[in-house]
Amino acid sequence: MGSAWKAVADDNRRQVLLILRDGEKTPSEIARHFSFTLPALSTHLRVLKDAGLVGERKEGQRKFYSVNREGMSDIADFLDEFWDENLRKLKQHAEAKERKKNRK
Amino acid sequence: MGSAWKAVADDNRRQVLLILRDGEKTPSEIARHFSFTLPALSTHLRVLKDAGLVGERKEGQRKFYSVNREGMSDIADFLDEFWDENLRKLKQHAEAKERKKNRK
DNA sequence: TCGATACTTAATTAATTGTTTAAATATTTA
DNA sequence: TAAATATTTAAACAATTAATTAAGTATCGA
Repeated sequence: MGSAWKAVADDNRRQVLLILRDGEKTPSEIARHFSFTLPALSTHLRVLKDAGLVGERKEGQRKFYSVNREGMSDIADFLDEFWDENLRKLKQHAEAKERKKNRK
Repeated sequence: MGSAWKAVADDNRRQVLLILRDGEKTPSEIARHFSFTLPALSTHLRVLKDAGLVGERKEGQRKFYSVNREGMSDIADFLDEFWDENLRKLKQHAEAKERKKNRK
């Protein structure tokens, strides 16, 4: 599993995610939005999938890719650390509680 | 100006931001948390600054770095694109359910 | 002024990344 | 079965990146 951070660091990959936002699409459909080749897109999709940011579904010879929003949770969590001190404390408290529970 | 996305793609640089979260610190203070050298940290700080993610303040021979939360707005905005969409889909789902109920 | 301290810049190197073209795999259709 | 379509994998290459050691700049204190 690759990191979501590295996956979204690339401009083209973020663009892919935005394109998929409205619904699943095949590689060739996605590739129309870009100037690079299909194999290049294929590797981008692989990176996004390894990062858990997209899912795939095969239907015959075509493959449909879709956004996996849960894959963005690491990024969202990081931002939350800076969003609000109170939120951060609440979260720490919840996590401490969780650890306590798991220790039982 | 470098991109905030590339700046935060690096594990060490994200760690630097977390270290600075509680208040400004000098390079040597920050460097204590890492195993790499001070020059390496210096270049990380430069990348973070070029991305607008940290600010610096010079005081004598020391330099104080601090988090610049506004620098994270690009990243937050991107995530919002998917958050809103999620809300929309939830709403659509609820509406579909409602229609189903009314059909009975 | 001299030496220590704090930090940055430069030169070098190894590793990673994004791209291309060509070949491979899988599925559909004639 | 053969040709066409959709996608991925492989090989090669240029560009970028993160690290190290060594040298440079600026400030402080004896």
